[in-house]
Amino acid sequence: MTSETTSAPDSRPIRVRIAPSPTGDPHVGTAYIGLLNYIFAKQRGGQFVLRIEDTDRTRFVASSEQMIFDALKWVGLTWDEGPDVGGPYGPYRQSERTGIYREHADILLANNTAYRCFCTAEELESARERQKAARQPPRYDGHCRRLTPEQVAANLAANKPHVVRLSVPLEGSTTFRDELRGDITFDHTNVDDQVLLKSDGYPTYHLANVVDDHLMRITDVIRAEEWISSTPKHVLLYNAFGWELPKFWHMPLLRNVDKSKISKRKNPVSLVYYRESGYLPEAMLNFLGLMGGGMAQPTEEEIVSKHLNTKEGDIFSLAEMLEKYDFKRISLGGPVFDLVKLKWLNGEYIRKLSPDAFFAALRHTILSDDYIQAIAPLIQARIDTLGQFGDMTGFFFSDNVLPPETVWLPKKRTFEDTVAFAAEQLATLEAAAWDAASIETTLKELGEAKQWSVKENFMLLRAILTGSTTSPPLMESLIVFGKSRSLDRLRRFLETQKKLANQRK
RNA sequence: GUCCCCGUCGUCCAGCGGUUAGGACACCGCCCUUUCACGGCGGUAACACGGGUUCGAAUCCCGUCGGGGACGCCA
Repeated sequence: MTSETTSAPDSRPIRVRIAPSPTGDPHVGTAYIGLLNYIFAKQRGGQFVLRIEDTDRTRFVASSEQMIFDALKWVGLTWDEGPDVGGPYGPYRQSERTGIYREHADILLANNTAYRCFCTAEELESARERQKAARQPPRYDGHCRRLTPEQVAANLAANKPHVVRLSVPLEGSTTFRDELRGDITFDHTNVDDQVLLKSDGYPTYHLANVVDDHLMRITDVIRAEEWISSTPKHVLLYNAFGWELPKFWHMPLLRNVDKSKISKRKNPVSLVYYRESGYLPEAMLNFLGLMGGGMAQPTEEEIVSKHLNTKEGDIFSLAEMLEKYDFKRISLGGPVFDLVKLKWLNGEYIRKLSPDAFFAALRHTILSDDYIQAIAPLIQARIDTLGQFGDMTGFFFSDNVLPPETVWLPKKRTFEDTVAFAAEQLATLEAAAWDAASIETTLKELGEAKQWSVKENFMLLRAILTGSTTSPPLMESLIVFGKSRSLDRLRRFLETQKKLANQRK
């Protein structure tokens, strides 16, 4: 049995969506995929939908949704339908659609394309271990698929917690068309019986995304490449419901410098970081547009007729992207998110600003009243003339703060131990809520566990953050400076020390 | 490990069977300049490898190698 794709007829009005998950800071990848979806819709007179995929209640972060809205608006992307603006196919928050998913799971249960599974997390875990040990691909063994109706009824009567799994055909394969790559085939022996409905009653991405994309009349699914391997499950689901397939466009993944999938351990990924560090949204959007190569470079004739500088081919606005971006041009190699080039591009945008606009940009970010007002109380008692303001607050306004070893290395500690401890501080702070009490508590716990005195512990962090052993209060400084920039400073410190250590070898 | 995707300068892109393989960032040099930056000019630097197909391959096909992703009651 082989499933064939049938593409949506081109007569349907184009509708695309971006579906971020509110699990933390808004991600550059979200802006990247959002931009692409936005361009795709606008070029075709279509609609761009924002859907919040908040079905993982364990990773849910309450403040995240608003940050996602703000970040997308900051880069200049607006959506036609979404949780905040509504629309004809709402609600647009998946947590508000759980009834819909349950109904649809029932449809699959009824037509035998899904089954209930009563296996516990522990059982699954040990099965996975066994498979790994036997060098088998980790897959669900299909135990509950073979349950008799009587056994299922008994389990249900006993109120046993369970999930609903997709019943993937044992034989055959599924082929789907990727609009950028052509046909892709997966043998069903390589497609797992994916959980569709979790035991807490929430759907997994796979069910929710298929149901919502259909109900919301999405015609083109433009998402990251990491989804290719689960697309056969989605195709199977569309078929199980008897629904028409959308078109799939899998975009190459943004990469760290080492080519791995972009991640916060290796690269700043929070849009909040870029905003607070003084990147201009136009530059960010331009840079994301450069990734993947969908923009044609100007021809020689254009360069001559429009008197373009050769570098102008890399500089373009959202309006120009709308006009010229061509999805068929996208190159499939994963582009490295190169901060060096982003910085250059941002510089180009800064230089183009009128003096008034440049001043305004400063006053909206690094020199905003809010920022200075937050800093002022930290140093009021510590200066004697207003002219000394900058002496103690420079680190709040600097990008590169790299203290020498004489400043950050405690007398009784070795280089290696100290760098290792700073890495622990980073991990601890990453997980911390950003308020003084939380930061202080978690840091002290770390210090106790690792036998670092409070003084050594806090002084190290102070040195890394401020570049000095004399500074305004640490907790308050961290909070005013902001989580994303503080963590970035710590990461850059570690990176620099690692490089220096390697050079010495 | 299994499956899938990908493969042009260090990085981002151009190239679609015939080019001295082009541009941008970065780097280096020169010019401008009281400094730095900006700007201008120039330079170093790539078709992963091996087989085909072809009069001719960076371009088409196959294999190898390399990189990446997925393999969760995460998205």
